[in-house]
Amino acid sequence: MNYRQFFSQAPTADIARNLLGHELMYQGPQGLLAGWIVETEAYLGEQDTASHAYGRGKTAYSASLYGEPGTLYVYQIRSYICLDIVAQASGIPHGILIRALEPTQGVKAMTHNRGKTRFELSNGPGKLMQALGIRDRKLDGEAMDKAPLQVNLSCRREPIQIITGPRIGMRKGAPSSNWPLRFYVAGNPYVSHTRRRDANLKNYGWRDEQDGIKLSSHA
DNA sequence: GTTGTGATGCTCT
DNA sequence: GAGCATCACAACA
Repeated sequence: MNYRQFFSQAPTADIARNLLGHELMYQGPQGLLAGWIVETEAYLGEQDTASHAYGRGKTAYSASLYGEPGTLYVYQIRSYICLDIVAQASGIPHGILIRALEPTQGVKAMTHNRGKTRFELSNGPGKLMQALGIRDRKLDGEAMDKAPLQVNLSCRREPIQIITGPRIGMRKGAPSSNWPLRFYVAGNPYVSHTRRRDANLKNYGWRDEQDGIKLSSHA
């Protein structure tokens, strides 16, 4: 399964859901930084009032959202950088926002980059990019199979339960603000807006026994 | 623990 | 010049 297939052979919401439990890996100046994807959101193009494609169509800024499936769409909101992966065929501006990671490799570097510890490392879209040390849009428009930032599709941790809910942070009252397009691993403490008592500190929401900040796979 | 608000940088009209 | 797919903190209960 290559990226082009993975990001185009199912409805965008299903792809976003399937991304949970895969590992995001960034080969940067600080070495390999990586983490399990524990939270995603789907954005459904020009019909979706929350999408960057809504209302304006294609602009210079959002051009890469219209690219091939598996293209990186890196954008800025306020003073933070966020990461989308483009889904569906070229010309269809669907995207999947990576909202949170459970760090596996390079925790020390992430702690340094963020100036925070534990669950504050990567429990939000702006935070996780800061943790990885990405502070500009240089990766925008790159194909993931050639970029230093990739999702490892060859292995996956299995969430015990996946919660579906409305997306975070959009204008209330907008028609699409209630669409159930946010997906996250139930009980994982790195999911944004998680309350302490909802976190499952025993298994972090994964079916296997592996502990939170431990080494990743055998890949 | 929960809610509100101000800082922030860049794009598009 | 408005408006954001955010974050961190302060204030309150």
